Amino acid sequence: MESYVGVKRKNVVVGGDGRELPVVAPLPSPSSAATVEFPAVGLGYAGMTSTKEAGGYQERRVVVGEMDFFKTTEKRGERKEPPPSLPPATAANGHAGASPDDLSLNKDDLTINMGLLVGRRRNSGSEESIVDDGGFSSNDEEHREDKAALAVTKAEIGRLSEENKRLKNMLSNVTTKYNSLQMQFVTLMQQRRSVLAAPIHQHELLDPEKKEQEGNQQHQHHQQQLIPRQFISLGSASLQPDVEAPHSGGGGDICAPSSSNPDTTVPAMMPLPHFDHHNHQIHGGRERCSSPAETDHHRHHQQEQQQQQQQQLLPSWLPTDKVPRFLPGKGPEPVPEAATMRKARVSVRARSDAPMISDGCQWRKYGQKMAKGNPCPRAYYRCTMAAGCPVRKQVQRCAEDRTVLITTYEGNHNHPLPPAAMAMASTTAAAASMLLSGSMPSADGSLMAGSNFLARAVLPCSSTVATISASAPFPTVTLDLTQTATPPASSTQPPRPEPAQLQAALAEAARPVALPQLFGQKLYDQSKLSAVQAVAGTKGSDGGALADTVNAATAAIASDPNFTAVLAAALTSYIGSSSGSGGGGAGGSSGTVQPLMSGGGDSCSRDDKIGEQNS
DNA sequence: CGCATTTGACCTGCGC
DNA sequence: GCGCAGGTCAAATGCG
Repeated sequence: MESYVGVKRKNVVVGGDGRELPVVAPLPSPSSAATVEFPAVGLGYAGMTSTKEAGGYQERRVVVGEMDFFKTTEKRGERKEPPPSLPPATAANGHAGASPDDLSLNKDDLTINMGLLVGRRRNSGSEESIVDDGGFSSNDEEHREDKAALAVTKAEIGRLSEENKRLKNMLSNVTTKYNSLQMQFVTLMQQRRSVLAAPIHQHELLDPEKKEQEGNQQHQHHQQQLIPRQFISLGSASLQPDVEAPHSGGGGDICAPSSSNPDTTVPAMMPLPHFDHHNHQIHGGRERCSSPAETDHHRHHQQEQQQQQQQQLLPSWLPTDKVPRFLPGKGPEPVPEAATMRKARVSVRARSDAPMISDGCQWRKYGQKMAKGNPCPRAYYRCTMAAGCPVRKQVQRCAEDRTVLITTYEGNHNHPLPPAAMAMASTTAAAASMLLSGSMPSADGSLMAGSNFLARAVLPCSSTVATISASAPFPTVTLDLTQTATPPASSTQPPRPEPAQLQAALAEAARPVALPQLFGQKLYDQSKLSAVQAVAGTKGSDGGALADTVNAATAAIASDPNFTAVLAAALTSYIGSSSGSGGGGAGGSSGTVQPLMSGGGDSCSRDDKIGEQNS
């Protein structure tokens, strides 16, 4: 933006003498913006601002120019009839000093016109009339030429502004669609990995299909496995095509192609968390993580269940009485996605004096309750950036350390988000996807059912602890930004890295919505989670085997791209908000988070998820 | 006057 | 069935 303004001013100033300016002026804006750290944002904001400023400036210039022009004409009219070289029509058109030929040139090629015009004028013998005017010098002629150039430049700027807007919209659309496709792809890749990790189960499970396709290529086989499940998982809505379309616009159904609503941008829409497959089985309305045997058993009946679900409009795992209350649109809005989406949460713990951390979204408080065991009330917020956005968040201070603010996000936005909010939205979406899409290895299914705490990973560079809690009914990823993780013994990293360093280190990983690298399975994990530590912190006393299981599960989780995305996105969001200016100021969330890299052992035990994980 | 917040009531799920 | 706790609603209230 700044650079653009600078360019503009420079161009305008240069335009005073008038030659290279007209064509050059508007063009640098996109290119310069493209060099900004956030291309899309920079482009958008720069475009808007520059357009505005350019417009204002142009107006000023044009007004002055017109005034000068008419004054010149008047002057000429008062003194004598217009010179023969300047037909009245030409003067009336506001292109003073331009012959009809020049006009045509103006329309065709401004730059050439300007140059030719100036050169010809200066060398032309037809300058007699102007010279005859006495007061009409070559300066006046140049002045008029400048005005003509300005007029054309204005038109050009206007055209480019329009084009800029159009491109911006296109970029937004493409980005959003790309994001949603990416997340779907991540889910698919995860499923594929899980399939590869447990080929026996899959083969048993998909035996009927396999028999039909035994001779086919293996990837086709996987597609047969994955694609149907993906469709199933993504949609409870997709089970009902007639309901899906209207929902795609407002219900956050990212899976639905935007073709049904081409105008609606769906940038921040993330894949909705989904149950039903893999290791998460729901019984009697409650989420449950079944053992592998149970999983196989249920998979055998998956198709039957799907058919039943189709008939029931709501998934079997979803208590029908629970749905309407949660969804904003109690009427025609289909509910399964939002209802299942509600299951997954991302909790961020950070130190903040403000009542709410700044995450770039607009929130409206709709309730407050005193939670048990915590003298601090818990506030309930819902996203108000778009009508019907299902995202909720809870804000509560830690009971034992009032300076720790626990923010729990739930759901996925169904509307475009400001950049400052993208990270958090991506976090919730990725976390939800990770938790619910079956990235958990099946081996830990039983563990998840019986353990409150599943896994804990540490980002040593940031002293951030990410906890995955699969406890029912809300699988939760907790990003504890208040804890000091024990750094690896060999770690040479400074204990308190600068936020900028963290930002840089996470810049690549913090692209959960634009993560082509993540799809390269070799790239996503180790480089970012250089030392992911699996901590077998369980409530139970059956340490050995259970701990091994937890370690294995944690390793699998930590190598999950979604997990990486969750950590990176949340950290990026956190760092961005903690750095002060990043918050964007959207909404009432003006809190500043204090980056806390110290205070080991200040983790307050909580009543929900990670209370006793630090074993 | 419109919007956001507050706050008590209500609903729901779950454990006993 | 009852009580508790979490979550949500909606009228009342405050504020710009």
